[in-house]
Amino acid sequence: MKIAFRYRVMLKNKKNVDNIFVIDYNLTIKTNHKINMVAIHFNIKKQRKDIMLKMEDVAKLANVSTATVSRVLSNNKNVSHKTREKVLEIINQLEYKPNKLASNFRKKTSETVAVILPDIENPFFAEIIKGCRDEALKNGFHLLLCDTSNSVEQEKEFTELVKERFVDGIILATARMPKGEIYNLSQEIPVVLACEYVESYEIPTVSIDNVTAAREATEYLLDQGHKRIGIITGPLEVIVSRDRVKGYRQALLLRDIPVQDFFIQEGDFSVKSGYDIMMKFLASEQKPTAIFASSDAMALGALKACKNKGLRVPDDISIIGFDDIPLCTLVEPELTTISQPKYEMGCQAMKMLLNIIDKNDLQQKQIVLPHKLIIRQTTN
Amino acid sequence: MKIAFRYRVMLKNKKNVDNIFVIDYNLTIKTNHKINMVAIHFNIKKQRKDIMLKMEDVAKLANVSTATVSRVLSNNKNVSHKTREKVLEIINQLEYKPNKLASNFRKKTSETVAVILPDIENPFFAEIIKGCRDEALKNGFHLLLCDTSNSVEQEKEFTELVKERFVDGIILATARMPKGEIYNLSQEIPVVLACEYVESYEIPTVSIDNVTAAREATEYLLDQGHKRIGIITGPLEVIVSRDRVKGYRQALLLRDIPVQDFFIQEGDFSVKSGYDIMMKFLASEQKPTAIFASSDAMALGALKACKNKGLRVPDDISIIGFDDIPLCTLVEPELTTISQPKYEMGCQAMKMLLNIIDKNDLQQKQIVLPHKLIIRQTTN
DNA sequence: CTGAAAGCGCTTACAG
DNA sequence: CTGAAAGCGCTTACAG
Repeated sequence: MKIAFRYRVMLKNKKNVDNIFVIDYNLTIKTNHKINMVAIHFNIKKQRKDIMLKMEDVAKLANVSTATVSRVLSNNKNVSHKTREKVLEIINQLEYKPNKLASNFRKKTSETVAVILPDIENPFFAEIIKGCRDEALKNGFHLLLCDTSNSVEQEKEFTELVKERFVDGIILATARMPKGEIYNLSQEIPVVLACEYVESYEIPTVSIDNVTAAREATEYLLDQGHKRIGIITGPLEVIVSRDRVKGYRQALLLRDIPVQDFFIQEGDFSVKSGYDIMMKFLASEQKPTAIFASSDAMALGALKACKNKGLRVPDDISIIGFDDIPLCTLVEPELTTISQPKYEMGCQAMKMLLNIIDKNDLQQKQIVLPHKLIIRQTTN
Repeated sequence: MKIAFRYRVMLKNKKNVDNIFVIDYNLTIKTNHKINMVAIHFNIKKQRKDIMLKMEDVAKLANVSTATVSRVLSNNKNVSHKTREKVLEIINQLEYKPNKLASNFRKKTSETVAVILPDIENPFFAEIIKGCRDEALKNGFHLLLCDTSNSVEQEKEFTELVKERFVDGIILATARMPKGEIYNLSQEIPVVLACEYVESYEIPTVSIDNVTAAREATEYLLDQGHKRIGIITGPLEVIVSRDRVKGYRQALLLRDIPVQDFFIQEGDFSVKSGYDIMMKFLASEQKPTAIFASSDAMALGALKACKNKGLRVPDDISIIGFDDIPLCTLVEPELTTISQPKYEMGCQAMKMLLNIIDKNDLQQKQIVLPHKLIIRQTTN
C-alpha cells in the first residue's frame, strides 16, 4: 500500500523580508499493512498575525514597489500588462491576501453597510435582509445587522455605534426616531429607508404604496358584502400604520359607510396584540364581520382568537392580513393578505444606497414597488 | 411669542490643530404672530472625514501627549486621577470619538464576531442570533451575520471572507464543511460551534443532547401506544440529524420494536420536505400512526399534508416536532415538540467565544444544555 | 507606466 | 505616572 501527497510550507522571518521560502514537499508513505482509513493530521499553528505576508513581501519578490502592487490589487489601469501579470503571479504563489484593516483605515471606509431593523425574528424582515445581503455581497460590502427590538432608544444607539465604525451607509428598515434626527443622519452619512418613509423630507426611500394597498384590501372586503369591517392597526407612531388606516378610511368613505372609531384598534404588529384586539372585538355588541389586520402576525393572532371562540373563518368572520409571510399558507384556513415584494425591496434599497455611496446621481429618490392582493381562504 | 434655544458650533482647521473653536450660541426669536408649529431646520453638512477631531487635538487642548489620551480611553491604570479627569473633560467638551478604524488597524482586531448560519429565515436561528448579539454587544463586539442558504460552498467562502476581515472569532451555527477543515479553521481563529458539533475533534461547542432528546420524543409516542412510528430526518450529512435518528432507533430497540427502513425518510428541514414525505407515508400500505419530525418546519409540513388528506391530527395520526419555534402555538392543533434553549445557546456560545478571544482558559469545552418535551395538541 | 515617500490616527515599548 | 517616537500595512499625490 502506498500513499502519496504534496504539501506546501511557507516560511517567513519577522523582520527580514528577503527571507520568504516557499517549499513544496512530496511525501510518500509505504507500508505492508492494509490501510482502510487514514487520518492525516497537520497541526496547523495559529495564524500568527505578526508574521503575516505583507504587500512589501510581494513587492520585493516581484521587483516592483508596493505602490505598483497596490495598483494591481485595486485594478488601477496605470499598470502595464506585463507588470500586472508578474505581480499577480507572485500574489497567487504566496496566496497573499491584503490586510483589509489597513486598507480600510487608509481609505477611511469599512466596506460595510448597516441594516437597522425592528425585529429579526419577523420573517418579513428576513426576506428584506436577504435582498440587501445579496446585493451588498455582489459589490464587496459586508452587512452589519442591528435589531432594535422595536425600541427607539436602540435605534438611536445603533445609528451612533455604526457611525463610529465608519460604516459606509445605513439602511433603515425601521424609522421611529424623530423625523429631524433621521434627516440629519441622512445628511451625515448615506441613508436609505426601506419599508418606512419620512414625511416632508426628501430621504431616499423604497416602499410600497401603503394607502392604496390598504384601500384595496378594504374594498375587497366591501365587495364581498361586508359592512362592519374592523381594522387592527400597527403602532400609530409609525407612518406606514397611519397610511394603512388612511387607506381603510378612504375605502369606507368612497362607499358612504361611516367610519366607526371603535372599529379602529391599535396593535403593535405582534401576534399577541392581534389576538387581544380580536377578543375585544368579539366581546362587543356590534361585532365586525370582517377584519383587516395591518400585519400577518396580527391577522394570525386574530385568527387564533376566532378559533378559540368557536367561530368559523371565513364563514362567521373574514380576515385579511398584510405582508404575505411564508406562514400564511401554513395555517388553516390559509390567510388572505396583501403581498409586499420583500426581497425586491431589500435589493432596491441596497442598490440605491450603494449608488449614493459611490456618489452617483440617483435617477429616482423614491421608489414605490407594486403590492398585490392575494386571496386565499380566510375571506368570503 | 418668544422662542429661545442654544446650539453649539465646532470649528476646526484641516491642518492647524491649535485652531479648535467651540462656540455656544443663544438664539432668541421674538414675534407678534402666534406660532403653532415651528420647524427649525439646520442644514448640517456632511461630516467631513478630513477634518474630524483626532486624538492629537484632544491632547493639545489637555496639555498632554496622545499616549496619555490613549491610555485614558483604554482605561489604562497608569494615569493619575487628575490627568484622567482633565482629559475626560476635554473629550466630553469636544464630543471626541476615537477613530475605530485606526485603533482596530493598530491593534489588529476588528471587534467583530461573525455568526455563520444556514438560514436566517428560520425563526430557530433568529433566537440564537439574539442570544449571540446581546452577549456580544454587552462586550463591545459587533456581529457580522452570514447566511449560507444551506450551501457548503457559501459556508467555506464566508469563513475565508471573514478571516480576511480580521474578525476576532466565528460562531458556526452550521457545520457542513469537512470536519478537518473546521478543525483547521478552529486552529487559526477562535471558533465555537452552536447547535452542531464535530466528532472526534475537540472544538468548543454548545448544543443539546440530541440523541437523548430524540429518544425521549420517540419514547413518548411509544408510551401513547404507537407502534408504527415514522421519522422525518434532517439532511443526514449533518450530524444532529444523524443523532436524532440514533435516538429514535434506541427508543425502538429498547422496546423490542423492529426498526423499519421505510419509516426513516430523509428531509431537509424545510416545510416542503415535511409535506412531501408525509404524502409518501400516507400513500403507503402500512401507514405510520405517529410521526417524529426532526424540525418543527417539517412537522408543520407533515401536519399540512395530513389535513389535505382529510386526516385528523392527533386522532388519526400523531405528530411531534423539534425546536419549539413560535409558530408551534399558531397552528391548529398546536404542535407537540422538543424545545431547545435557543436564546441561551446563543448566549453561551458567544460567552465561550469571547473567553477564547480573551485567551481565558475554558472550564468546559463542550456545553450541553437541557432540552424539554413540550406536549401540546398534535399527539395522543 | 513606475517609484520614493509621506501619511492615515491610533497604540505601545521604551526611557525617564 | 508621562512623553517622544516608532510603527501598524496600506494608498496616493507627486515627480519623473
